[in-house]
Amino acid sequence: LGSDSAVLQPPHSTGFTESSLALLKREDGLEMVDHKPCLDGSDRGHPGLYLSCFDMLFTEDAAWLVRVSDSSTSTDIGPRLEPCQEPEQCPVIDSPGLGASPLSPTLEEQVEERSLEQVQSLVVGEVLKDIETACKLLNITPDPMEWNCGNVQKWLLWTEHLYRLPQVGKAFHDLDGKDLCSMSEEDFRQRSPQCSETLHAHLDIWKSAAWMKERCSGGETRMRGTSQKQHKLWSEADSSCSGQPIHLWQFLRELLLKPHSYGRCIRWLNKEKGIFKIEDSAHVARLWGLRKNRPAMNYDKLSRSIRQYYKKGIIRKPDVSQRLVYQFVHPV
DNA sequence: TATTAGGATGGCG
DNA sequence: CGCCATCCTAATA
Repeated sequence: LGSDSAVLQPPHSTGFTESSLALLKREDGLEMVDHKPCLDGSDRGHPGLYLSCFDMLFTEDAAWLVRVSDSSTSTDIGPRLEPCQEPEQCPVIDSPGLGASPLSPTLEEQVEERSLEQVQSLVVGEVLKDIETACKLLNITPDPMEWNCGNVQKWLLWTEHLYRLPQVGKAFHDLDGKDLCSMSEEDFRQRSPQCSETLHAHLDIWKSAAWMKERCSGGETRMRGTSQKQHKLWSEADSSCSGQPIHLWQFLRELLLKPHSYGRCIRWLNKEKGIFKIEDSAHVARLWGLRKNRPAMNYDKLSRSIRQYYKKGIIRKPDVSQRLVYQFVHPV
């Protein structure tokens, strides 16, 4: 990935606050750190790393991110000859039975997985800080669901200022936080054609932040006394929060939350209804085995565990049953 | 041939 | 005991 400038200059907005951008601009340094643990001597670039970092912040609705990634890595969007640049996304080595080769990428995957999480937690920490700053400044809570109409207006004003958007507050004057959160991007578009994308994406960041914060503080009180460390909060909120072993359904949610990294092997068919499709069963199983330290994991066994969820009411088959398609009973 | 459904069993925290 | 991981049979696409 030679032309990183495209990543730093989204088409129509800066996309992030100064501090977030500053972090982005340090990407050379991060690259070095990132490759340090890579012992196999392969020095190839790492397309998608920085974009992947934001998968947990942006949903697939954040079109500009996707667009940037497509244009900057235009060589590998062809579905046919996708070069094996990111082993975790390479489906070629998925011979389930007697493959002799899949051993080498496994270690690499773990290393990349880990360094990716490190970068993620860094970025996420910055974003969290920005949100906290904004909350203090505006005297609002971080959770958009708790906002009243006045809070919504303040947030809009702040966001307009941040992204240098035209003032569109009037179009949202009758909405409180709950209303705002329930709006799709299309709803946003109806009220503000020019700013819908940015507003919706930015609100998504806040929603994600509130969601993760709630999950962490609600689940475990151990960390409460030392509430000073945010990166801990975020980097572990989605996976190993509260030290409990991760559940399969949580793991699947994690993958679905990072479409840029895992969209090729698992993706939402209908996010609102919680319907998702496993596009590459062997790949997902391999990732699950990686996480649980079960090298012999395969889709046969993974799917058996998913089926255990039927009785528990966590995951079910959608009304129109399709192969490799499941549905969360309780969508977020 | 891959996927699906679900029974049986055993390991582990 | 809950949550898989593993193995297995039978049915289905």
